[in-house]
Amino acid sequence: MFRINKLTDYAVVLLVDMARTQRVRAAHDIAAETGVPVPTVAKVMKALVRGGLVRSTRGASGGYVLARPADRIVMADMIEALEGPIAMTACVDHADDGCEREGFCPMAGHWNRVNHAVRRALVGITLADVAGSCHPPVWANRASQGSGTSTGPRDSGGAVYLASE
Amino acid sequence: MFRINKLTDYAVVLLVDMARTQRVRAAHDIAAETGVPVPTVAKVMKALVRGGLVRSTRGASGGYVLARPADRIVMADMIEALEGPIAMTACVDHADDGCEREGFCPMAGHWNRVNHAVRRALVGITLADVAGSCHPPVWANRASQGSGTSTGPRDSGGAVYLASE
DNA sequence: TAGAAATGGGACTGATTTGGTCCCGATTTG
DNA sequence: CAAATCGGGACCAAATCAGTCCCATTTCTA
Repeated sequence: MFRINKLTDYAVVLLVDMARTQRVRAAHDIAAETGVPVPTVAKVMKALVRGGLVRSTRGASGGYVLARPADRIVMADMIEALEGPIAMTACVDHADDGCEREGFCPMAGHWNRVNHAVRRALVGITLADVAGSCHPPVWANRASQGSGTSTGPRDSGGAVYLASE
Repeated sequence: MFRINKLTDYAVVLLVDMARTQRVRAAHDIAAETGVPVPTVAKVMKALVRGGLVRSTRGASGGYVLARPADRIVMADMIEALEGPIAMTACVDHADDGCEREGFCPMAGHWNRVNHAVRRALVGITLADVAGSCHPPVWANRASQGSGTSTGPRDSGGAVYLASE
């Protein structure tokens, strides 16, 4: 564990793509360019819109654009959009109203410390960082051939671009 | 996601307990004191031994002890013992020999940056920190009531101390 | 030496989560 | 009005996780 979801992985890839071509593009277009299956792109985009990272336009000639400049979108945003708040244990999810075992839970307060440290790290890297330092989209052609579900051994269950298989 | 496993959660609870009473204790003993089911304690302990955090003694009057002082066991150790290397995407697992897509992977290098930052945060908190700043084992009595030996109130969902769905 | 008490290493199963696809209503363009 | 597009779920298969159990091995003790 301690891995991000495959969908989150896709999200990053998609966002990088959008950061390059700054204009409204339909889901199927982005899908074609990145090699991610269309339905999956749609699913990821929904989450990104809900998370406020991407703006959508409906209707014919609609599509998606980044909601703000790439240097103002950070890793934490992307992960939170897809996976909810960054919280390493369940009890932190509703930390505000206080876990009922608070009084005697030996970990009280410590997970939060960890969470915040992790989050801080994740806020330090922007989409611009990721998209910028990078080769032209060579990977587009390569991707279109195999978007399959590589079901390998435990640690190879990765996404299209990042994992091996 | 971005959560640690329940088993890792247990591991921390168990380690805290061991940090308090620094002596060899059998799994069933630790189980009784923490309220974690015996088989689960056994499973977690196996991982902790493999990870080098805990030393085991076999045979009659055997059991487990911390392998080193509590202030030299850090969060990262605990998590890695239970969940393998801290790597947010699959490709980082074998990052050393280089992902074959390295040349064109848009994320090349960036996940590692994230991983290292996260790991750094996790190295900053020791077991002593967690075990020290904490109430006496009040939770022991609470635990002993509901947890016979192997069949406790398991349906309550979540780890005994930390979670709660 | 024999027996009891522990750990070690898996196998196994049910429950949960994740990944991926699809459908249909709402919205906009032309 | 028709075509194109997003929005929100429903749905299912596959993978993973949690929890239990079994048996071999090791060691202490009587």
